[in-house]
Amino acid sequence: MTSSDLTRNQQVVLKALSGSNVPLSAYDILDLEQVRDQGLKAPLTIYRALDKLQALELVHRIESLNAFVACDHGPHSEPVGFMSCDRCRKTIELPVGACEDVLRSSAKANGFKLDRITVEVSGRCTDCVEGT
Amino acid sequence: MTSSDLTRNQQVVLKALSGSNVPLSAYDILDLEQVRDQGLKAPLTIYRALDKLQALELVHRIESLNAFVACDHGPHSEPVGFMSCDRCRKTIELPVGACEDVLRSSAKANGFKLDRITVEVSGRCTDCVEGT
DNA sequence: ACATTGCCTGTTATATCATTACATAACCGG
DNA sequence: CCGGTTATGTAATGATATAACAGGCAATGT
Ligand SMILES: [Zn+2]
Ligand SMILES: [Zn+2]
Ligand SMILES: [Zn+2]
Ligand SMILES: [Zn+2]
Repeated sequence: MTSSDLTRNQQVVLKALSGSNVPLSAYDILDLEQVRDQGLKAPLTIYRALDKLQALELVHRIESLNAFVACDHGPHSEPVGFMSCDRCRKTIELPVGACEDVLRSSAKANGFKLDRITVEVSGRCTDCVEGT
Repeated sequence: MTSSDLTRNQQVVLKALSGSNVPLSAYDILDLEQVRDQGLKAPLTIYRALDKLQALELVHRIESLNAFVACDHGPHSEPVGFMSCDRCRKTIELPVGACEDVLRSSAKANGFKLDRITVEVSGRCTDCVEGT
């Protein structure tokens, strides 16, 4: 399945996220003119599109923000984390393969079999590093 | 400030979390008999106690679960992450100082100044590693 | 004593995030 | 055509979290 196989709703949602420089919640997406104009008007419509896009790794969910971003790095060979500026919300992907190794052995030492990892970092981007 | 300085509400909430072997949401806490019996009956009462307990590092929030756990390791010298079993919900703390180092330099390479890190891992505990 | 301050509390309402339930349509391989 | 799967529409509800405002209560300074 490639991105050209996306349904109309999925395309609309993906485009909304791609066009944003910050993570958007499902309701943020729903409120966009470009989305409303396409006839999407119920939360479930957005969430269903997001579910599919996440499964395709075209979109990531950021747990600590309850928000979503378009993937800007194509298929991932290693797990991905996120770094968000807590002033301007700018968010970038961080490869976290190195973390995964550490975590996997740490989990193993505690008798856990690791499945999924969530790594989310907040701080300040270059533009925002000074000031409020 | 020590834990003996906690207010009544804070003590009730902390005790509820300490007595659970799985993370609890604010509403889970609110629904507990032992909590209701103490007169706590509004979500805000629970959230306020949780805020304070988190500030004291007596309680941690797990972003990916929207839930809270009592800290079982006292004051932390390094950042802490969590490993949760996605079948039985058992959750343990994982020290993530090693991850922090990796993330800090990765963030720095991208012009970010790192502040707070969230590391949450899911998988299966020993008891649950086989089966559904 | 009195006012000031800070912190905790109670109550109500509201905001924000996400899913359930059920019906309908579209698509595809027998 | 039939039966299975996937996508969609619509409405209602559930789950998580905060806003706004009033009042209590102890510590502090004068
Ligand atoms: Zn990505
Ligand atoms: Zn910024
Ligand atoms: Zn802890
Ligand atoms: Zn388990």
